[in-house]
Amino acid sequence: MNIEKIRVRFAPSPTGYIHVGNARTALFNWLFARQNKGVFVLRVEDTDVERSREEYERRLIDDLRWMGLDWDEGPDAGGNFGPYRQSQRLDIYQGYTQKLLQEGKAYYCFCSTEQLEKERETALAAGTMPIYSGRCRVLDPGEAERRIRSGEKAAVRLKVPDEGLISFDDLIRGHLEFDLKLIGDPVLVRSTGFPAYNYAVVIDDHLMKITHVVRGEDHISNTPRQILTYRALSLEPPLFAHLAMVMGKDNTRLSKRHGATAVDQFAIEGYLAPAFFNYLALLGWAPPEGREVLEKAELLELFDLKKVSRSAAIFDYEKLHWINRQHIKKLDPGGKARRAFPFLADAGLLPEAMTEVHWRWLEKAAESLMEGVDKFSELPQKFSLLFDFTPLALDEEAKSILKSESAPKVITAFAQKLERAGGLDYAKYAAIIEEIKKETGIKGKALFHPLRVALTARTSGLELDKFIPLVEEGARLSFPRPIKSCLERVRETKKHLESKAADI
RNA sequence: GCCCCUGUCGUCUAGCCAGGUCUAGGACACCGCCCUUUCAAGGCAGCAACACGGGUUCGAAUCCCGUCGGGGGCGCCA
Repeated sequence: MNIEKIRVRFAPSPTGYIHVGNARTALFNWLFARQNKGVFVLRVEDTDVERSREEYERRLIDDLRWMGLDWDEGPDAGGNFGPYRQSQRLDIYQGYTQKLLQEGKAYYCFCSTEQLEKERETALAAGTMPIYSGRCRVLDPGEAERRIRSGEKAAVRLKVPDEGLISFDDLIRGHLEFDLKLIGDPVLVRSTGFPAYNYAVVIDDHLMKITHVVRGEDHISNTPRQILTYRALSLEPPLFAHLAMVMGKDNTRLSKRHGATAVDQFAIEGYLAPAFFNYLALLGWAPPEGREVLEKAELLELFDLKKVSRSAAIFDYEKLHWINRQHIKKLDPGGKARRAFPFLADAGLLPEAMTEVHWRWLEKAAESLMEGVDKFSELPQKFSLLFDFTPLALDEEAKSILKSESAPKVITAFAQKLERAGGLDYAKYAAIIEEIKKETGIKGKALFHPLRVALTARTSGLELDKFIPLVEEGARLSFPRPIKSCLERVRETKKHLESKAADI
């Protein structure tokens, strides 16, 4: 095959939301096209009128874009080989069908669905592969033509040789062979006049000058049928590469039960698109150097379609989370704040109208609080450290810290000094800590644990020297849910300690 | 049932094609230690796999055969 310019396509059917398996197929196609300076085509396979919906096509395009993919030709992008929706190409298929019929390479099939279904069941019961009997193949073409003209409905089937072997060389799997005895005459055109999948792909891939078909392994057994169709039309088939499936944790087909599987869910839950992209590339492929956290450009350089694994991969959220954390870490403070904002605003923690000061505060807060976050949907929970302060709802560990011997001394001393100091900043805080150490002789955990509980009402969270400025600055800003200053917090804790000393 | 694909740590994988350098490498997760006023992050170490059985060979994760497991297909779905 003489390939001048590599052209690949992603050809989803708009019958539902795009899931990770398809997304990975799209990604590999894109990577392969872009690294070879080729063309990436998006083709919508909407020949299943019952299930195809326009809404799904829009969502599909949105999801693909979110992932960071783009295409040179497609229903929205145009191109010289359109239209890119199969439902708009019906007349094109018809031309080819006529040709096949005239040349005697295809024939009308008048069998009813019930009839076929019965035959299939019989075959299955007999323990053989259900193959179309070829009953209508022997019909006189003139007679068939008359029946059609008189208004009878019929499908069109391809004549498949009864004997022989058909083979092709898969880019990933190598040489594959199939026995023609086990391939029945496939339906090319349904009695509704709509082309069947196996037929439309062949014509479209040819007309769109596709050089490499990269798709899921569920299409392996379709490939011989398609090659047969290419032959009947005297066309040269493209090269094929069949990708292994993506499975769920329990090694069954990925479904909702495994967590998010539709691509838009990953956006909603707050995964970074480049991280999602990165992780998907790692499903069935490994970078040669072993460094796995990679940007798009690096992936483009390193990816190798021929090195893609032949066995199915299990989608692992743990690893996705790790990849996502690594990508979050690479973001600058502004970037972190921008990404965090929608999640925090939706949770009612941030005002819709953010001032410049708000943004600067958010940048600082995000820098500290986004560490170790798997996905942004965890952010409201993380930020509640700043926004929620309820000394009434302490857990057991916090209570026991307050009950310790040093706690009342530390908190009382801290409260007194804080009252006198007014506000608090890092320098004042450090000075106060020093004074308390000197006056009480308490230091280390005995000093910091009670302070942490007094200020945050929790036993874990940020380092206090990061926490204090955030809270103090935050207290001066207006938020839908105001942030309490350190002074307010200590006062409340103290009051709580005194009033309910017995039962904390 | 029949056909096809596939089988290395729990998971993603390197190695397999061109058999020895593999006491099987890396990453996630897990466990431990260090760092640290907590958590996290970071650093260091550890646990952990050639599905099984036969061959071929001086030698097999690598080649051959079989078994078993997993997946896909067998549609007028795509």
